[in-house]
Amino acid sequence: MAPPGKRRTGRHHGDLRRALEEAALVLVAERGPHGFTLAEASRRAGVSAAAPYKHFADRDALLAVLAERGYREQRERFTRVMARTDDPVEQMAAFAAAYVRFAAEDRALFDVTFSAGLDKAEHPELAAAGEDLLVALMPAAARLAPDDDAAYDLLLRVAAAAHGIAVFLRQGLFGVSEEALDQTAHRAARTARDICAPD
Amino acid sequence: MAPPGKRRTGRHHGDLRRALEEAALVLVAERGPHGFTLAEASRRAGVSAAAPYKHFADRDALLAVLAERGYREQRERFTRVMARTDDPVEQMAAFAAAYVRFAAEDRALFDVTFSAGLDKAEHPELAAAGEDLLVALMPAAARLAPDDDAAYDLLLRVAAAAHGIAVFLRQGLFGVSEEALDQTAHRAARTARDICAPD
DNA sequence: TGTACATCAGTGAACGCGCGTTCACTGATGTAC
DNA sequence: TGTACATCAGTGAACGCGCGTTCACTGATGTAC
Repeated sequence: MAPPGKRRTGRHHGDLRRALEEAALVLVAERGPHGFTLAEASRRAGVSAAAPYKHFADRDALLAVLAERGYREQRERFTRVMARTDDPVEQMAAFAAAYVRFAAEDRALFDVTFSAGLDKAEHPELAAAGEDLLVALMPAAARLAPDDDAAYDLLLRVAAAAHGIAVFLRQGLFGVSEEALDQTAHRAARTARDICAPD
Repeated sequence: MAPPGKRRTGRHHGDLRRALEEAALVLVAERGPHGFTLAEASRRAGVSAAAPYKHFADRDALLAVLAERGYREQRERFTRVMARTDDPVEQMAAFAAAYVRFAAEDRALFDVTFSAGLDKAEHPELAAAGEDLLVALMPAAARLAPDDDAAYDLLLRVAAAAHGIAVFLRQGLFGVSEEALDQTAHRAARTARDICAPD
């Protein structure tokens, strides 16, 4: 077997699997998850349309791999920024801001986690990655609520607020632009504080 | 010409235009805006695949008509519930709750306004309907803010929070279910109050 | 009331397209001797 | 170090599919006389 990601000798590609994932990511960024096709991804990877089937079961399998990466990347980003403070309110604010930044800076991964329309029952690894993300966020919310239900409610409302702003940003609605990304991220943080600490 | 929506004599349909719109709406509710096809809508309206072109320029034109209906329906609903109180904070809360209810009760119209991916530059009536909706919402926000910029920021944040919860509801995320619609609508209202009146 | 006529809503066949997926294949690769 | 061989990543042709859209058409309709 060729050393992963290095050789590209003659007939064999070298690391087609990764190349397809990257091409798919660019494609999703350009056209959204629904605009992604295996055929076009193959073309961009410089490979025949049948080649992907040596690495993925079908179209959805490739999409599912990207979505899983999306969840794992989110967890990493969010836990990182939340670790920078001990104040649980500020942790939630940091999460909300990072959420908006992620949507702007990693559009494809963001879109694929939310609009790919994958059946989670058919992609257990995907469901697991989503669950892991949720678990990573709960402690901060738990410190702000008397019980688990209230914590869940709090987290849901903060995540929803951040998600809404992220979607508006991505769709250019309300004149929310990526140029004013700092301002938009701050807006999300402000809403998070309003929700967590209504004085 | 046949009286609109009545006769269905022999060859002529009677009110195919409306019938196609309704079929399209059901289709969007079932499969989302991306899953909508003119061919399937024609089939459901009991008509050949070429028939729609007597009433709509192309596929997107039909989608745009639905999206416009979506914006107008939203404006009507939101202004109605907001008129029930004079307290601007409660008006914003009512808007947020109604937003969530709309997403649950009128799924197709909700989806089509946000995920159809229509170019607004190519559908001016659509852009106008969206603008009308925004204009209807501004006064309440204006009463809660010192200037126009702050009002816009407030409205944006409340709308985003409601949108996020609506999306979670529609996608079944965070265990947000349509069964607990009242509770979910209340959540949106609560967030709106947190944003508008952080005491 | 009856008849001739223009209109135009819906037909059905056809087009080109890009898609997902399969299949038998081939030839570069790494390995065993 | 050299040679024979099994493996398997990528090929290219082919399939069936459903789509959007066009076109010349037809026959029910409303209207003018």
